[in-house]
Amino acid sequence: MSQTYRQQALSIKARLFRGFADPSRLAVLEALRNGPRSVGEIVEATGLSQSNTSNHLSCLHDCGLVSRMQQGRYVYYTLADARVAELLSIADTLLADVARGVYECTRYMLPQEGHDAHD
Amino acid sequence: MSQTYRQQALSIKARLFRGFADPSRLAVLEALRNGPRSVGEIVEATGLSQSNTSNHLSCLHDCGLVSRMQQGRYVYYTLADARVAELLSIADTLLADVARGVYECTRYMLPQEGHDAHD
DNA sequence: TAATCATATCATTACTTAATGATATGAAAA
DNA sequence: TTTTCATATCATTAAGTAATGATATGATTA
Repeated sequence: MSQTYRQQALSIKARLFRGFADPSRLAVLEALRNGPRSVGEIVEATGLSQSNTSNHLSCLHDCGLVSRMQQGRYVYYTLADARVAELLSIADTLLADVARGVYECTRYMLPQEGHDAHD
Repeated sequence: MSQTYRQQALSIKARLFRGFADPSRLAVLEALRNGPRSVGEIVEATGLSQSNTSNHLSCLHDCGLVSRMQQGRYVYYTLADARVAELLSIADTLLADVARGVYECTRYMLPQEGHDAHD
């Protein structure tokens, strides 16, 4: 039964990481790296649809990764915590070393994406 | 077209985080936090099936998050880089503050999981 | 070399989640 | 107070991904 708590903790932690684990959400977070942006600005910066952007923002907000602040009819979002940016930075550093490995992590990818070049 | 490179970079980065974004893989990574473990030990520590564990380990290995070392008929895995542990630690810290938010990030969850309590 | 043990692979199934299009809300401007 | 603009919500669809059970590989022991 303490096992259940452990599993719940893992689920919560996994969900935190899942905030970072999608290219679109990552694009949103990157767009916020230089300060607050309105939804419209994020839409433009990321090229995502308005609806999709808003959905991801809601999720990121519920997860506590971004914070919201309304100004007139605009809504501005920001990274909620310095550690969010820190996680992004460490990932960048780590990626510099393991990018090739990640690129080849095709276990769950469809064949049509075509990762056949091995160097 | 530089957009394409940007998108590819985002995909790779997202895939890195996806390594952390599943409770089972997180359990595997946690099991490795105190040093090398054989697959069997990981199976026991996590309670996952042998096949499932092996699949996740393959993915984590391809992604460069863990490294493998064979010894006789046992295969030992370790965290591949200190930054993997670092990411886990920062996540722990961050979670201490936002856990509630993450817990309530039920946007994409099924209703039957029952997150109706708000306190 | 036959049997056993540890790990890996594979195909299938079930589930989760991202994207889309349409619509709703709510604030400012006309 | 109607229209316009910015954002949010919702139902649906499409896609991605985790788990399972069965089987394969490859190394040790008998």
